[in-house]
Amino acid sequence: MESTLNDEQQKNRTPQMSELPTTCKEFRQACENCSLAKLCLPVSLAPQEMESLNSIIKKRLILERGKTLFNVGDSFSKLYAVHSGSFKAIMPTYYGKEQITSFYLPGELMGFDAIQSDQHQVNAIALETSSVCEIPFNGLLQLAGNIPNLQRQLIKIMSHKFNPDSNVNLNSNADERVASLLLALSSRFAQRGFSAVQFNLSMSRQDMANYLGLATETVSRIFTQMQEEKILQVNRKEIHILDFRQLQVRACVKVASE
Amino acid sequence: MESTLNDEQQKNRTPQMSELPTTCKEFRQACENCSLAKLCLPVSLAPQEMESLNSIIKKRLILERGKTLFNVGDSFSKLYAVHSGSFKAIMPTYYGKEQITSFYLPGELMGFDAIQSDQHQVNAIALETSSVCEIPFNGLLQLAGNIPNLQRQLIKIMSHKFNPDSNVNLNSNADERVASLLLALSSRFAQRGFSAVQFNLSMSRQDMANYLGLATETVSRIFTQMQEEKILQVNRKEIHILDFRQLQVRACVKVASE
DNA sequence: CCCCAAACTTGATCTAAATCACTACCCTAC
DNA sequence: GTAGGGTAGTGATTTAGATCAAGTTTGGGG
Repeated sequence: MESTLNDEQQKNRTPQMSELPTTCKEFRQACENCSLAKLCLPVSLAPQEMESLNSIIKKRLILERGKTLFNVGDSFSKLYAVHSGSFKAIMPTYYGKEQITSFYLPGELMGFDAIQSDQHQVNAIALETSSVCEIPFNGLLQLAGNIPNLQRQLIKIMSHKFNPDSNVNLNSNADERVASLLLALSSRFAQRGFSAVQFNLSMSRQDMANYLGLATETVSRIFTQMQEEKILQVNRKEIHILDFRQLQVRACVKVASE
Repeated sequence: MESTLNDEQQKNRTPQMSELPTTCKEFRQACENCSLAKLCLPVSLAPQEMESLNSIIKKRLILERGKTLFNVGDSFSKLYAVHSGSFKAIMPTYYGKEQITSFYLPGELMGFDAIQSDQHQVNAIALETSSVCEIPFNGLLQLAGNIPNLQRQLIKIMSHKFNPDSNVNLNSNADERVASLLLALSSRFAQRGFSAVQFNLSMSRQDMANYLGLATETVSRIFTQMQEEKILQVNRKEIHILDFRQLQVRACVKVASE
């Protein structure tokens, strides 16, 4: 109901967007037209339900590489759905012992960390030029109370984090960790309609290493090692998985041979 | 030496467990009479809402030490609230490289891992004689749709897992990890009305080590080292935190001095 | 087009923690 | 009680991966 009005509001009120060549169309895109709808919150919503959801999702923000979407301590009121690009969530500590806790791809929701205390617990930083949809949390909850499918989907999305293999296994060694991360990314790219065996990493080696609890040099070495073993072909950010099965073996099972 | 608190602890813990031949009373205990209500799902529910929640929570199960509540692959239909005792969630892998992903104390909910796929992703094993309340998931969702406070509480509970410091920091070393675990347990005991500086661990050194991604010997050594430094007093499962501040320093900041 | 800084790779060395090996200390059951 | 298995503590040794120290590639800006 408030589609047009909203667009105008956006245009007038959000300064950071004006610097980018954003079209009205870009801001207008509704959930029902979004190719990510089947991954994101709108899963299995009826058209008019989709419309309700769409009505509370007002803004589309665009961030350049390195820009922060929110910081530790920022007060919480919205979740953010990645529309394009990617993000990292990073928990800073004294001494630079910061820890990257997640990477986010299109269709994934950020901000759950803040529900507990109403303050964000991590910094969310764009890994490349990216856009996000703002989802007011209170509105979402209210809507979820009326739309069982939406409630279920929200809870399902949150339950991802409870799946052991969406977290790094602390009892795995370096190559298992790298292999697991590559497989996890592969499957997430595949879900989004991209190739499962060939993709570009948006994060640096350092980001990967930090996420996995390794040194960047170690990640680098494992990449070259896996290249020598014809499991991967790596060219900077470009990953080509040559032997998927073997990568799976590396990721979890680590066959007896040796 | 440890006067009232320990007695309370005893009182709260042991009696319920010894009632192995479950009485009607035991099964009947309603949420409104449960001392854990303020931690568990019933937070901030009105009496009649509490009543509705109570009406779907049917069974109380009792498990002895080492018994499993559910296993990987078990089909999902219920969440479980720990009523007394404690549990570990463990993801088994080939080669015994299993990973303990969580410990659960009274008032905490288990089973979220299974929402995604309708199958449990971990084994839940009692660390001591323990009891749980079964909460049918579909019933809970339905109720949550009608009771905003319940919905909010469910989502708040799930959001715990997104808090970076409810997970082990991968870029921390052995003593930081042990210190963090002790502080986390301390705070959870305190929430439950027990002492924050003196408590009994229900898990073995091996469980702790596995959870933290360390060797049991390392955990053992760190305990003795922290004893020598007068930070802790450890007697098998019995922990006494002597220098809380110093333990916090160990856990996250690791001050320059030394 | 070249320069420079950042990102990445590679090799040499070091070290925190794993592993191995053994002793000590509970509990629980005869 | 005491026998015996499981759990914990401690020392000696090894090792995976960190750290240190160069190179090398790359891409963006002047």
